[in-house]
Amino acid sequence: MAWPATAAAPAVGTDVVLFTIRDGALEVLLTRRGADGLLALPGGAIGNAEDLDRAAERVLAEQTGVRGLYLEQLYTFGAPERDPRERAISVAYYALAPHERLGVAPGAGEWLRVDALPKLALDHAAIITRARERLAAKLDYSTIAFQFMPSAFTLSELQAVYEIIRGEQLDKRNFRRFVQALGRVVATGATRRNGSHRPARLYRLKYPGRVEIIR
Amino acid sequence: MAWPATAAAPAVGTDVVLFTIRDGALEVLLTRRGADGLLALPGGAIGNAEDLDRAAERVLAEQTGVRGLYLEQLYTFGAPERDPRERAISVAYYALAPHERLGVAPGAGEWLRVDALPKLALDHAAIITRARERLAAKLDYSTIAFQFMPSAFTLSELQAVYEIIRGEQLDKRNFRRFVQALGRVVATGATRRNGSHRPARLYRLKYPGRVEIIR
DNA sequence: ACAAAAGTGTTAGTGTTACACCCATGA
DNA sequence: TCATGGGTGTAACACTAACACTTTTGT
Repeated sequence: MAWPATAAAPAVGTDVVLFTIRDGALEVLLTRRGADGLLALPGGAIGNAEDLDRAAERVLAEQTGVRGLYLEQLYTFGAPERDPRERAISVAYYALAPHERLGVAPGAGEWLRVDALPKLALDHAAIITRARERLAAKLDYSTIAFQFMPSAFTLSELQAVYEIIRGEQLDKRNFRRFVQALGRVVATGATRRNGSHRPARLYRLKYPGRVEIIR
Repeated sequence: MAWPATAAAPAVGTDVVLFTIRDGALEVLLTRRGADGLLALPGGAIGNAEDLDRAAERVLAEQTGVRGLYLEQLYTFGAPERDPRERAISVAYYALAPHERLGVAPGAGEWLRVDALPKLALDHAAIITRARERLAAKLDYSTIAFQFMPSAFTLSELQAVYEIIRGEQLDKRNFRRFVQALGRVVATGATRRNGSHRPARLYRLKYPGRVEIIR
């Protein structure tokens, strides 16, 4: 629009909430930086001729080495006092990754359970809260949860993902009927022996990387 | 965060998609400005110490004189080439207003039907499309449509709002059952004579201004 | 009396929920 | 043989969708 230029333009950056599921809990990637020593979301400035989505993907790649994850714009945070040092506007994104895709220690990153976070930098706790809400809402009307799954997985593992995000137990038979009705997973034919009990059938996504709106 | 400062910070502004319903159609407010003479969304720069929500509300008030409308952040548009003149990032909002609240001609503003728009400035057509999608989606799981209603309205008028946004006819009896079940409208007791037929009962919102998530 | 929109119930079908036992394996 | 998680069907219930006629008014 060519808005009338302001004296001092605010700094514009992006912060990314990267979720994964590990050991039966939803975890988020945080980095330690800044003088205050608080944990913060991976983030960075938006390049001069850089698309917002691309900036978020780059920030993510720089801190995790992972590309091609499901990545979605979440919300733009711009309260004047959110960063005491300067006027900073953050276009926040959130991303989902199967735990297996996160290579060895991404260096500065630490995974923490979202339900036991310490004090975080700035308004990053609020950003994570909003991302969780969005994620939980999307479970109901999209296939977003499949983005947490590795290349082969059992239906019990998939069910666990739903249970962890929704925070409630689900009925096994009803859940399996639901998944079959979606028609987005196919049996690989292989099974996995996991302990002293019957082995589980393995499945894979019919359309990996695709998130569809359902119902 | 304190992202490393970039040489030239992008201009940050807000554009607002203001919807109303009039004459059986969804309309959007556009303003004529800029050298190219194209219609554009009401928009403006974000003040130096101004909250994003407040900036959107101010922009809206400046161009329509209306305050206190339902206003929600939509999406942030920042493709590097979206404005050929400069790097401009727009934090877009959308707002809903009953037609009655839009006083006399807001000056520079023009109301146009969303399904017959001319060529618009920049990516404003895409912004409007996204706002329509969000609005349509929210019909299903919130009481957002009530924000289009004047202080007293008939159930047929409310039904028309749903039909216009969804683009399909609804069954009168099922719709009324749906509204009664929500329990968010109350009969005023008054009726309105509108033509050579039976007068309609008038209703008002139980919680005006409140948008709730349903189901 | 007629035209026009307001107002009102019932039924079939579909989807959702609740629920319990056998299976295959390792120790 | 026992412990463990994997795998399977059915019945009640709730919700959704389809459908037609009477009422009240103005002309």
